[in-house]
Amino acid sequence: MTIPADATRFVEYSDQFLKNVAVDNVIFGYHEKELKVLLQQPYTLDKWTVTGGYIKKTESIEQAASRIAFDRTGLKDLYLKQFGSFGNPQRVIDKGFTPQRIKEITGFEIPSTSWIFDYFVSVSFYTLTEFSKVESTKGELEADSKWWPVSELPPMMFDHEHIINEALSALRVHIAHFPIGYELLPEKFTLPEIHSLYETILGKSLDDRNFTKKLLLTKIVSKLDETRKIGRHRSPFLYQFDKEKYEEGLKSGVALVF
Amino acid sequence: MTIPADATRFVEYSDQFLKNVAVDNVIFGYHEKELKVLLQQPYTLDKWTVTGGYIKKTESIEQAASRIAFDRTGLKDLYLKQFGSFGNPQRVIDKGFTPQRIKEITGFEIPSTSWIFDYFVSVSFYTLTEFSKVESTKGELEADSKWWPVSELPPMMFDHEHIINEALSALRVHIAHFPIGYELLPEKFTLPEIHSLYETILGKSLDDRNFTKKLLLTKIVSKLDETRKIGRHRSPFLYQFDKEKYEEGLKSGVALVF
DNA sequence: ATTAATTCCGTACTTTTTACGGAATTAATT
DNA sequence: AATTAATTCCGTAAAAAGTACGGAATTAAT
Repeated sequence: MTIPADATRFVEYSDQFLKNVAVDNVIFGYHEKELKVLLQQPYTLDKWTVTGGYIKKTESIEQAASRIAFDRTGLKDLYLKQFGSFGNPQRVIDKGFTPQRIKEITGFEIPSTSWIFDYFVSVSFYTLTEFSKVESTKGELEADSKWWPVSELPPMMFDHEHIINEALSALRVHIAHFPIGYELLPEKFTLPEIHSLYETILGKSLDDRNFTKKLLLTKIVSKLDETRKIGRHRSPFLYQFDKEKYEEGLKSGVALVF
Repeated sequence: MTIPADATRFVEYSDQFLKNVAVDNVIFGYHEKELKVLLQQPYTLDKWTVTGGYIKKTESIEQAASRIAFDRTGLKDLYLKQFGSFGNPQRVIDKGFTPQRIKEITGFEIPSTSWIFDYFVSVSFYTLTEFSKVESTKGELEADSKWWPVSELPPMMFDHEHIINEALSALRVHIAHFPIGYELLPEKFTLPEIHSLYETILGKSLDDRNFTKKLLLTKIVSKLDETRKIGRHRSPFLYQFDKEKYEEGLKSGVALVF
């Protein structure tokens, strides 16, 4: 987040936060072959923002990212990956906050030399979750908070569209080297399901036979004896993640290049 | 940089800088099969730091990184790559700055609630240069500024050793996808020279025949008719970078995996 | 029994990666 | 002029990884 959506309240409590630096989380949600991103709309602006917040003086940037993600999703233990930081003087323009505007809205008088009118460096993280798990909750000073398809974003504040694109690039690089899916698929899932997951995230189609071959080679999933009856066609076998191999893959990496 | 080496002067001029966020540059230098890193030692501390500085309100973080690198190396147009940001409350401990200490040294009285005593988020970049090109200049309040072998670092402030290790990891990933060497080798160079460059940066030996094969496949270097007589053995042919292919590689990437 | 939708086994081919053998060149020395 | 030591670098063979498809098997509705 670049500009405090809740600037006036922020000024009251500002002592607990670092100045001129904040965290932005690009929260991706996957559900039934769709990739979405959770965005908020502040009252003060007709544009949308990624999920941001300030950093407490007593917490690390990773802890801040985690807390901020929890506040909007209700989820703990999200895997948050830092992918870049963004900062330039243009970020401060068109923010919807000027001393006059704040006085109009809240009655507070903030001197125009206050650091809240200087630009904020955004330290940015992304995460990926099953979006039906999320209880999206908006902040007090936000008009709305909702999921948007990554391919059809609304008008975004500042460079937030750029930040989302960078997050998606980083995610796509990431899944070539580390396993994903544990938080996104049911405990038992079919090959077509995990196949669609990879296709959706990568934004391209993958040969089903070669996909299966490479996936099974990593040993991170194992085949069960059960099948799932889902229509007038062959019933797909169920698979599940091999927790041990999966954890090892998260640590040491697993090549899974498509 | 996490803690202002020149805190008192900083307080005077602080209005031009962002608060609680700063840039650190890990400046790698290559010369004759050695990889070094440029470090500074503040007077106030017996530990060493990577090359850091503050961000002006009027400049982007990339511009800040560039300016800070220029101030210590005299080099413009360095390729500075952002590889991560670091921030946690531990960064503020053992920094060598307390209100008492500053008063002792400078006579200034700074309230202990000032933001300069809160932690700084470090937005970190690395760069790589031929180190004989660098005119290392120390800042006014630094005791010393010099090159250290990456494998034999002195005691470092905070997490700066960690930052250097992360920079080196990022550099090693980077050179698998983008060409390097243009700023590090003479205009005309031999295969063994560029071979050593890659071995040094990657910290492992590479089969010379396979190295050559892959390198030539990318077409970023081209063979000249000249050789260089350098001893009682076969004279190696000279090569030079194909500027066009090299530039294209910088933009679009060139796989060069060892 | 037929049909449509889907799953998934298997194979052939191409490209990339890895591992080495050994010949060629240079200049000092014998 | 032959020998020697140091180094450069050409080339090949085998293994591994990646790519492209054909077509058979299964399910349930008709």
